[in-house]
Amino acid sequence: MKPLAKNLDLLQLEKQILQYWKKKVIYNQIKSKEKGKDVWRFIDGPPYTTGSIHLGTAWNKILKDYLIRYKRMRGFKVTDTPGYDTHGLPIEVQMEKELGIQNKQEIYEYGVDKFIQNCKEFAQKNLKIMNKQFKRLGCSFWDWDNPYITFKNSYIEGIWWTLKKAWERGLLYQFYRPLNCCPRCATALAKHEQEYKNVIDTSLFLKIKAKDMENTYFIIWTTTPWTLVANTAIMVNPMEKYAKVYIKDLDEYWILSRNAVTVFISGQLDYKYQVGDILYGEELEGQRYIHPLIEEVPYQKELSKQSEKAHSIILSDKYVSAEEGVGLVHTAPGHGPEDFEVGIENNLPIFNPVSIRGIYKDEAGQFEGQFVFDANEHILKILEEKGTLIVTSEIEHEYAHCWRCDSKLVYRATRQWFFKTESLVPKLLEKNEEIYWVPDWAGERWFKSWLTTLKDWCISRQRFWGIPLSVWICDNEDCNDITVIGSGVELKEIAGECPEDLHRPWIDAVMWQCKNCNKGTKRRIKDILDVWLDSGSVMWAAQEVYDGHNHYDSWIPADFIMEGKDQIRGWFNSLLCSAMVSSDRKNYNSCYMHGWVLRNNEKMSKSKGNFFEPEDLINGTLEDLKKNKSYSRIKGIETFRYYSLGATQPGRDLNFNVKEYADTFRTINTIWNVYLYANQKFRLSDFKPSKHAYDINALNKTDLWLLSKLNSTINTITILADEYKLPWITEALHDFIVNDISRWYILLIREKIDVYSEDPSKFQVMALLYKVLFDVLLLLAPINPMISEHIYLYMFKSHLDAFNLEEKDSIHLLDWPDVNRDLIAEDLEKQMEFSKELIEVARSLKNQNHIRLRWPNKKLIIESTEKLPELEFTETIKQLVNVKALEIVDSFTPDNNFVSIESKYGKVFLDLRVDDEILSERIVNDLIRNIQYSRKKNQFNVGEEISLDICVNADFLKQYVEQQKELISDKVSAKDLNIGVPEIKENENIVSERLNICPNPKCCASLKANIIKKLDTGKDVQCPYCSMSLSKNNIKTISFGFERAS
RNA sequence: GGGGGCAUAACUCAGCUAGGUAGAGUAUCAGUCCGAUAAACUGACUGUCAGAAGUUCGACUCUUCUUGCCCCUACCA
Repeated sequence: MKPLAKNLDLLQLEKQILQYWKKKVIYNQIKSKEKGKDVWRFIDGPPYTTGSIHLGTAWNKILKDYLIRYKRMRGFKVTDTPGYDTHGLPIEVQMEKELGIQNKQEIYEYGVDKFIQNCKEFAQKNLKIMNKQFKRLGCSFWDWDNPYITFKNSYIEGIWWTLKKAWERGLLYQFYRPLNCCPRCATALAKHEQEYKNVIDTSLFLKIKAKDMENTYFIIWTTTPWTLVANTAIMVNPMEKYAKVYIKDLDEYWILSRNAVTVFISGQLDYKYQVGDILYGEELEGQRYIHPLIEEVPYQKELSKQSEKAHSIILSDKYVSAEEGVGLVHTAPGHGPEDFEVGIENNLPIFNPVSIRGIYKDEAGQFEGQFVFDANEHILKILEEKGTLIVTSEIEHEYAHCWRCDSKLVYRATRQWFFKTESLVPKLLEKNEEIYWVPDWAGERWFKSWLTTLKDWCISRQRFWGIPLSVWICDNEDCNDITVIGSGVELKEIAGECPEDLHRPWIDAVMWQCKNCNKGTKRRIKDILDVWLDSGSVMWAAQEVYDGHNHYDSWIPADFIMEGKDQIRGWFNSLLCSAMVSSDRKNYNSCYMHGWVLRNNEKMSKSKGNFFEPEDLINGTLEDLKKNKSYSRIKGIETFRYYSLGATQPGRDLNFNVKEYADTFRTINTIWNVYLYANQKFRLSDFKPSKHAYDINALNKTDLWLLSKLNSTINTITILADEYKLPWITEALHDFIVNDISRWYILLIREKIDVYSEDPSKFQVMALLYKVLFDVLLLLAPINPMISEHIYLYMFKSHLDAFNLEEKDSIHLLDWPDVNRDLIAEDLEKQMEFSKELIEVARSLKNQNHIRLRWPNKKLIIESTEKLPELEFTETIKQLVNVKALEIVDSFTPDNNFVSIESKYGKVFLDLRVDDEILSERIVNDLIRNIQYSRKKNQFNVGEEISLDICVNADFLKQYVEQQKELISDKVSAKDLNIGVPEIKENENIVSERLNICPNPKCCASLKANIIKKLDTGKDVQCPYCSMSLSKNNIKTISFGFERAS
């Protein structure tokens, strides 16, 4: 058994272990061990290849790593392929920045092929960096050399398979409808790619002139003046009441909802008015109005020819409420989903004069070429000049922004491809019920609520770096036949060719003569796919790396996935939708949702300056760590691993707090201390694990208690891990190691396993402790794989025969400990709890009466009540309270010799009487303690022999010391011991000290330095233990001096 | 607008599913113990369990409402 280092240096330890794992190729050994075992199918949600991981990503991988290691120890073959998400806007935007490109057109000019190549290289470069970062977290035994990567051809084909399946099942379609588009990125975005932020906009009230009513105006309100260009109707609610109001100040009539009259006209505008006719909305239907921008947008005249309902009042009880605004709603079917819906119902033209870049097209008349948000002000001015504008005000509201570039989004009608997910909602909800969620409310509330409001999933994007839609359409307008391709092989069969790289622009070049009409050419639509479909299809698209084949049809659902709460609308959503759309079944059975990592309850972000990376923890460069001297020692990742596993409940955010983090290090240090302590004792006594076994039948109750606790703990943690209740695992482990082993069991067996101990059960106890520490180390292994490996290598590796196990190079090649239910004795555990409480009470009693714990007392008496259980651990109680006898009596009447304290179980009495034996032990224990302290202070090794002289200036003291001569020699390893020397010699080799003793022969307490100091000042001083008056002259002394024995 | 989460000691958080005298760690103070390191232990201290109402013999726990912080969602015309 090799000696453990006294000081725990995690940084160095971690480096060594990572090196060791590499050198011994432990990962390969794990893979061989796993062969043929049952599979636990874990699927890694792919992080995006942005180039560096933040603390949240680290946390995510660490939690996953715990379960991977745990499941392996439980005998499973674990799918450990990590993944990377590589496509999509984030990288495109990054590339554009690097290349100094401003917009989409410039990408064409730069060359799409080169652009794609750049994106790919960028992703690959980042992937390597991230691989390294993840491995440094101790997540070593994943298949880092073969991650699934979404830009690979086999992966792309997997997505094509999804498209084809959805097409065959009638769940893929194209449609023209308003969608939020990012003007900068020039693409449509799906629901999950929009982020709502507060913005301040100008809202305006307009009066729109009625065509067939004299001097009458319709009042509308809007926050988006730019959509007025495409206005084709005004909606009213047929069931609500509207008023025709005479405005005296202007001498004209306004029509608005009756509710709004007072608030708006007199409240906001302060006009005098008179309410005229009250009519229901339906009575207004068909009333025509003059479009407010009819001169500026001549195309509007065309529209009114196209549809008789254009520029008239239409009805909607669904989307118009008289409670809000003025009860009349400006309607632009090309710029809003509701407007669109009502527009279609009323056969209105869907007018969209805005390009995908947010710029007005020629149909917008004099606004052509203007960016819509810039046009707002222009339009406002025109309306003002025309006298159409009534009033403007600022309004703060939430508005959708691009998830990547933060641009304000533009609602515009566009032709896109969709999955019919809305129609699947009932089925999706049904499947969700079958998923085991941790926490349960992630599924029962959050995901359910998300699914309930699901719309059709827009999967097409007008960009470059992504998976091309495998949709080819015949360019003959009479035919327009559509072919959806499901694989590279199929493409080759049909088109006769298949590019080596399936990305744009190469795929765009593939075309063939249409076999439907034999006239046109089948050309691919230029779109690429929503990047969320990439990861959503991982179950089959990554089969090549997971299972070594590409039979997409036979995909296997994941047993377990785990991601952050943002994936409710992200991956959890895209996974389930992809699976249901393509295969009508669900693709994950259990799902753990964790929160985000916060710093002081705020989201970590670079702009806020509260951002840090895992490396800052590893290297100890985090400001808060450097600032505090005692924290500066905390380095490495193991503390964070332990901390982050238990720091918060499932689904909740992890609020990183330096103090808590440092406390965790204390726990780890205590764990280390336990092993260090055992390691020292084992080595000093030459304990041989394979030679010294314990006999279960010879164990005493304390030992059996420990075994019971051990098995209870294994049982608890096993259940927690199996149910993915991760945060409670460290709590259970901490309780056992710190409370039960470190603070209690070791305290109880200290004497037995000390070097000088001749206790017959010494090695038996050591063997038991060794076994318990081994099992505990196994429980710790998935949490702190590096610390536990280190301890394993130093203390256990060469001695596994003691447990009938073969020697293995790594603790991570061993199995999870079994629970031995026969050893769980609940009554024993309860008894120990009770004894602990009793000991605490009795110790507190001694404390109150100034009796040092190392001073024995004659007797402890417990006055029994009904609540008092039968005492099992009487010896333990006597030992830890340091009393010679323990009595339980039905009733007791104390005299002056007793002090008492109330406890839960009855009154406790302590006998204060002293005799020679008690006094002798009192003095000698104090003496020994002082000699030991001096030895330690002067760097004497444990067991190193000394020559000891003791000089006493009172006969009664000398006698007491003499009585315990042997004990003294034993405890302090004195080869020669002379008691009663006339004086202590002085030279540089001799260590000497003096104890000052209370002169009261019934007290004999050794007095602390501060008492003597007080005496020197001439004050009246009393012995704090017996209250006798002290003076410089009456103090007795015991002096000792020792040197290394020759 | 809709939905959800959180609110417990000076700090960080358990406890709430199944209602029965409020817990842990840290911090502070006092002390103890120790050949386990910057180790360990004990005691003391601090709580209107955010507020209000209800159900109940009894509410931190269940119900409703209010307040504050946070998150998700939505077309706010």
